[in-house]
Parts: sequence; structure tokens; C-alpha cells
Amino acid sequence: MFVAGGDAERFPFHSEVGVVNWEVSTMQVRKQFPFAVFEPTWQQHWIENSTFRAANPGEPGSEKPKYYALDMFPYPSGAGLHVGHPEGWIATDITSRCRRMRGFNVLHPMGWDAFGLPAEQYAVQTGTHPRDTTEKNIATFRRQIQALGFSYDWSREINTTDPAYYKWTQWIFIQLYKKGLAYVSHAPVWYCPALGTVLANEEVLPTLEGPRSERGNHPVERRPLRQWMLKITAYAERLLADLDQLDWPESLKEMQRNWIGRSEGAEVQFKVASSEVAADGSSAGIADTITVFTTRPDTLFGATYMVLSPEHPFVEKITTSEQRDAVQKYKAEVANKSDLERTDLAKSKSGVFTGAYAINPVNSEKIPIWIADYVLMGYGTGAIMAVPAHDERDHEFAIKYNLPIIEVVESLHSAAGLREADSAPFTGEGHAINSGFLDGLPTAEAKAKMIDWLEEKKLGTRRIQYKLRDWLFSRQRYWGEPFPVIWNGDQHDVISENDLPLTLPELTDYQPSPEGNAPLAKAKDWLKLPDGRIRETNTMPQWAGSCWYYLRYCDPKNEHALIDPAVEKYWMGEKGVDLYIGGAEHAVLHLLYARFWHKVLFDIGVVSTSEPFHKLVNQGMILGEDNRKMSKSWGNVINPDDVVTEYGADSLRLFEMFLGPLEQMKPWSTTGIEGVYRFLGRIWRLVMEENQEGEWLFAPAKVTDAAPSLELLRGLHAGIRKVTEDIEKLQFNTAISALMVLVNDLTKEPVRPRAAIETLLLLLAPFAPHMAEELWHQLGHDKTLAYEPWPQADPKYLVQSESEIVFQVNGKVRGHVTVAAGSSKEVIEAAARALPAFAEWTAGKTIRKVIVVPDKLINFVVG
RNA sequence: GCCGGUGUGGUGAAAUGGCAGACACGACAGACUCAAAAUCUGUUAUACGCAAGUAUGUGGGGGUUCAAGUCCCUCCACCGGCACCA
Repeated sequence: MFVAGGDAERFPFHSEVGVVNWEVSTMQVRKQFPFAVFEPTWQQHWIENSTFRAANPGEPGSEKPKYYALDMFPYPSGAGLHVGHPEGWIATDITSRCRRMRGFNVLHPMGWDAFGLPAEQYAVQTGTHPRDTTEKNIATFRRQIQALGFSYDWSREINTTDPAYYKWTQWIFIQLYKKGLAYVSHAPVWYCPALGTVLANEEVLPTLEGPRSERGNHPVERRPLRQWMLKITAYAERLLADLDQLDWPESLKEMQRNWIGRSEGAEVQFKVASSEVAADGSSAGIADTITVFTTRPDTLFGATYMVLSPEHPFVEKITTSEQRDAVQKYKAEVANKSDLERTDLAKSKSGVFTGAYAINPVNSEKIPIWIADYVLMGYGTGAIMAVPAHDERDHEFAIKYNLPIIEVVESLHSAAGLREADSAPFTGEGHAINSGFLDGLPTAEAKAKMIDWLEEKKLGTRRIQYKLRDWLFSRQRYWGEPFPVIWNGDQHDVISENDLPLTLPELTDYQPSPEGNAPLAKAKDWLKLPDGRIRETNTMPQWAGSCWYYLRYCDPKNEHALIDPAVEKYWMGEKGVDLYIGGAEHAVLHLLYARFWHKVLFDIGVVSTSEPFHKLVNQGMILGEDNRKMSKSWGNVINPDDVVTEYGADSLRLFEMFLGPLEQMKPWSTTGIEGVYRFLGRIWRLVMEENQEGEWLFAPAKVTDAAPSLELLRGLHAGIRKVTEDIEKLQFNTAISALMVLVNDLTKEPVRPRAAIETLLLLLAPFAPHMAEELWHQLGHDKTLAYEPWPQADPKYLVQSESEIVFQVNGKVRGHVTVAAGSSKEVIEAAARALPAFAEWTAGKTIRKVIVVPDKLINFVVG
């Protein structure tokens, strides 16, 4: 899922050898601490000792409370990482390391979302099997990620292209199929000739050049093709309602709400009066019924015409002979229009009269039926009742074609009659006028009463409508999960769960056919079963594997089930994933799809919660130093490997977190990273010194076993509290600044108390784990600090014995006065009145009011 | 157009309605050095002032409050999302 946008393949990270020779040699002289030695050493130590292995139920360690910190797993592209990728991963790693020290059993895994188009396109060009490309890229990504010192449990690494993994992706599809949530459709779908595949609505973006593929920005077009659909619309209500219980950014929840697009309203049935009969004045001769959806049933008295989508099946049936040519011509025009033209808001409305009339059920008025492309076949019933007085689109259309406008809602504020006929329509709520039995009712009541009336007369019904469409789930590609489906003529069925996984056949030619046949159709032996039936040749979209990967981490090796129920209860119980951090670009795709699958799995008893991700945070994008999005074309991409070589992984981790609030977009800064690098150097030199040969050695003379001073202890415990609270709130930038304050205090001491240094290292460990481990080791500890108890702030060092009170006159600071902490208002006022500044600023004035905030300030209001 | 977010020094940014600018970057000055780098120390919102100090200052305007970056109204700019969804 998580492709670094559009970047072309390139050879992974060879720093330009030779070009920067001079720089490199001087840089090596300048290294403030030997990170290049101890960082790889500790990374190896953690892996060899399985330091971060999380305990599953039944294993020692599982008696602890669990914490599940999840990263969005990457698509391993050929371009390798850039510094934006690890931002969220660093954040969850800090949280994970801190939680471990606080006694939690932490699940913090990483894996690969490795199906996808780039490897397949590379295969089309070079014939290299996507599996080989994928393996190579994964090796690169793994090496880069491990160089950053993340505390992943690598025994749980997963890969969506592994048959042992996608066996269960296929298994979930079978469950969807059996529940009737997977079906075949022949409706027109978005097809991308350049990519040789169909795309989901969500993967198509409207652009100035017309609709384009989200990936690669290629033109796309509508084609009627046989496709697999998933009935996500069946879950629309639950997907919407359950958002309320999630601790997600409000903006993201709002995006999902808008995407689901729930509207309450009514369906109303209009009888069609044939125009032939109408021509001779008779109102008999009912031909048919057209159903419309409206959110404003209260305006039914104002419906002066009706509009069908040009694709509406009734159009042929109702069009009169006189209008047939015009209607045919208009339909042809619309069909030839690009979707850009059709959805361009700037263009004026167009449409054609069908010659037919409908009867407004509420007043038996005959109203003309038009077709117009501003009514979409894909929403509601593909037909509307037009109320030009109270809808902007209907109003514009009515003005253009000179259709009647009847006002039926009066604004509560403006008097009736002031509105000119061609001014903007009133679309708000008010009370009903010109509406018979609704007159005088406020909009909400009028809606309810009209619906009751329609239901009673069997002319309509209450209806909830969603914008959400079903999920187009098939792709004409090779490098994806094959569908576990077999066709017998027009009949389809799923294969037995016992025959999973259905693996991909080997191919030599990965090119899709121009007419939209999938590459798998070329695997003749695979395609045809002995009994003559054939396999489905489509594959699943890349979203499939990422829909449920967080479950597989819990039980990655289980051959008998997607996840063991006891394991599921332990890791996913109550709140599911405790913390999920990733980019906002997945707001409606991955996060909606995954929620949908999770609810299906909940319904069939595989998982025990209805929502997968309890708390979700979007990290902000890291921009280039020029404040532009990092991209090869701007030449502003920063490669983490270069940063690690120059400053070390700890510096990179610390800097990305120090840059600013996690959620905010922020530019990279090369000088900024030197700041945190120097900070780490200062910590290093608190206990280490360099000898004549340039070797760093532990300096016992710098460390004392004597107790820290009271002042130092106060600073230390204030620091403990601040760092602990800030990590909990994911405010890593201020946590780091608290660490800096602490280090500045310690630097000033000629000899540092060991206890204070050790506390500092424990607080530092989540942020800069390599240095913390190394110095912890230098101080004589022989075990990793990853499970040392997290320092506790002692309240007795947090209370101050004295408070400095701000002295204000009329809200302006005029001095300070120190009193004993907890002093009464009277004591503070007396102390303030004793200040020389008091006489100076209140001389000749009357004191009208005195405001005292204990331990904070005193304000004299004078005049 | 609608929805959401952001706006604070030269820069990245701090700030339960209670001393705006913590912590860093950069800049300037000093120490160390033959010299430089690194390191250490100090200064650094703006204006006036030798200084003590005074005034001004959190996108613009208005309001609530003893007190507003913070709360309310309104406008502007930028970023993200949606966009003929009836």
C-alpha cells in the first residue's frame, strides 16, 4: 500500500564514491562519538539475543499487560527509503521502547506489502520475475530499516506475497463470497490502458486533464467489463457509526464520513402520464412509475419538473416520438463527453425534454420530465424531482430552460416576496409555504409529516442513501493474489479451503492484453482444470494484503488458522491495536477497507472487536530543505543512509522527532540535525574521554557515587515527569527539549552523580537507543537497558518551597516577589505592597480591585 | 462552493485563560589555538535609550475578562480533503 509516490526505479543507495572524498575524511576527523562502531554492534546484539521478541499467550512474559504499536508497512520499492518514511516508525518505536520499560509486553512488528505494480512493470520490461525484484528490494529495505535501530520483533516479519500469507487473504475472500459480499458485476468500470487494468473509484483522481490514475497519472476511461465487487455498502451504516468510538484525528474521521456520505430523506413515486394522452387533455393513461430520492420531501409542492439521468433505463420507454431525435442526440453527446466535461462545475447545465409528463403525487400537477447530465445514474435512483426554488442546480436549470419556479420554503429571517426570481435560491431551513397541509411547519417537521403522508398513501417511503459505492476488487494483473474462484460457463464457485493457497503460475510474458485480459490467461496449464472448468484470471488489488496484516503479526506462523482465537483475544482484545501511526494519504482507502474486513471477520467470529485500530495518528510529511515535497525531480531527496553515515541513526531518530509536532508537515534541515548530533556528543562526553590515540574511554573521574544535590534532583525529577508525560502524548519534540535541559544542567557539574547519569540514559533510551545502551554498558551494566524499569518522578522533588509571585498593576508586570509556597492571599498582598515598585505604580491612584492567584501572581487594578 | 487544519522572532518551534518566545538552528562576541575546525562561555523579538528602563508585539479587525497566542464574532492568507451525491 505504501508506495513512495511515483518515484521511478533506481539503483539503491550507492553514495557517490570518490566525489566527496575530502568531505568524508574531514567528517571522520570531526566525529564526536564513535556511532559507526557501537550502533551496528547494538543492532546485532538485539537481533542475536532476540531482545525484542514479544511473548504470545502461554509464553513467559505474556502475564504482562499487552501493548500493540503498529506501523504502516511499506511497499518495498526499488528506490529504497527516504527520510519521510521512518518518521512514523520512529514515533512508534519510542512509544514501544518506553512501554517495555514500563512493564508492558509490546507487540511491535514490521513486514512487507510486496504485491504491486512497479515490480510487475519491471518484469514486463526486463522479464525479471517480480518475485526476484521483490526479494531484492525487501533485502534493501530490511537492511535500511535495521540500520535505524527499531525494536521490531523480527520473528514476526510478514510478506503479503508469501503463499503462506496470501493463503489467508484468499481464505478471507472465500468467507466474503460465502456471505454474499463478493459478487460479479458487468457495470462500466474505470479502465487504465497504460496500466492495463481496471481501477477502483478511489484510485481515480479528477484532474485538469480529465480523470487520471492515482498511480502514474495516466488517463483512464469507462469500460463495461466483468469484475468482482465487494459489498462494502452493506456495512456503510456500521462503518459510519463506529467512527465515533475511535481515537482518530477528527479530520480523518470527517473524511471517512464524507466518503460514506450518508443522507436521510425519502423515496417518492411519481406516476408517468403518457404525452399522447396528455396532448388531448386527458389525465388518464398511466404508463409507469418513476422513483426519485430526495433529502427535502418537504419541498414536494415545489417540484415543478423531473430530471432523469441520460442513462436511466426509463428514458427509452417514456420519450415521445416528437422528442426522440433530440433525446437520442443528447444521449450521444453525453456518451462522448469526457467525464471532465460532464463534471465541470463551471459549465452551464444542459438537458432535453423527453416529451413525457409525470404527476406530482401531492397535488396531481402534471410536470415535464427532462433528461440532463447533472443527474448521475450512480447515485440514488438516477432520477430527481426538481425544486428550482430551493436547489441551486435545479434553479440554474430552470432559469436556462424557462421552467416554473414555485417557492415553498420561507426563510425565518427574510420576508416573503423579497427574493427575485433569478437570484440565488434559498436552500436553508425555514417554514413551509404554498404547501397545503404543510403550511407553516418548520422544515424538520414538514419533512417528517410529508414522509408520513407518503407512506400512508403508499407513494413513498423513508430512505437513507449513501455515496459509498461497492468496492471494485479485481485487477488484470499478474503480481497479486489469485482469486480462489472457478468458472463453469457463467457459473462461478470458490475452491475448497483445503486447496489453499492457490499459488501464482510461472509466466515468461507478463504483458496484459490490450482488450483487458489478465496475464494469468496466458498460463494455459494453470488456467484449465482437467474437467474443463477454468480459473478466474483476475488478481486482487494491492489493498487486499494490507486489509488484515495487523492480525497476522499476532500469530504469523499459524498454519491452521488466520489467527489463533486465544492469541487474538490477547493482542487484539478490547481496543485492538493500541497505537497505529501512518500517513494521511490512507484516510479513505486502506483504513476504510481494513475496517470493513475487520467487521466481516468480527461477524464470523474470527476477531473479538468490531474495530481494528483504536488510536490512530497521522504523521506529517517531511518536506525538502527548500520547503517543497521531497522528490527526485526537485533534487531535494534526503537518503537516510547518508544521514546515518554522517551523523548516526540516533541523530536521525532524535532529529526527526525534534523537528516539530509529529502530526505537522515540516521541512528537513541539515544544520538542524547538527544540533541534535552535538547534543548527543555532549551526553557522550559526560562520561567518556578521548585519549592521545583518539580512542574513547570511560572516564571514572567524571562520575561520582555521591548523592546528587537537591537542585540537581529537582531538575532530574521535573525532567522525568516531563519526558514521561510527553512520550505518552506523542509530543516528542518537547520531551527531547526536556532532555536537553537536563543535559545542560549536568554539563555544568564538573563531576556527575552516577545515579543522575543512569536516570538520564534510561530516559534517553527510547529516543537514542544505541548511545543509551553503549553508555549504560560503559557504566558497568552487562544487561540491555531495554527492560530496566522506567524512572519514576518523586513528588517530593517536584514541590517548590518558595514561589516567585508575578506582581502586576492593571495586568502589566511591574515586578516579582518571592514568598513561601502556599502562602495565603493576605501574605502575598502584604509582600506585594512592600515592594518599592508598588508605591511607584500606585502613587496617587485608587486601588479598585486585587486579584491573587496563589503561587502565581497578584494583580492590582487601579484607576 | 463545502468540510477540516494552520498562521508566534532571521529559522524549526514552546506556552492547564496568569511573566510570550522554553529547547534548538543561525548570527554576533569572548575563551582555548601559531591558526583553523571542534569544544566551552555569553548575547540575540522590535523600537527608543549609554544604561536602568519604557513602549510595542502571537495573520487583520472587533468582543468577553482584572488578565487573551489561548475563549467568542468577523475577515484574510496558506495547506489538506470533497465537489452537480439531489
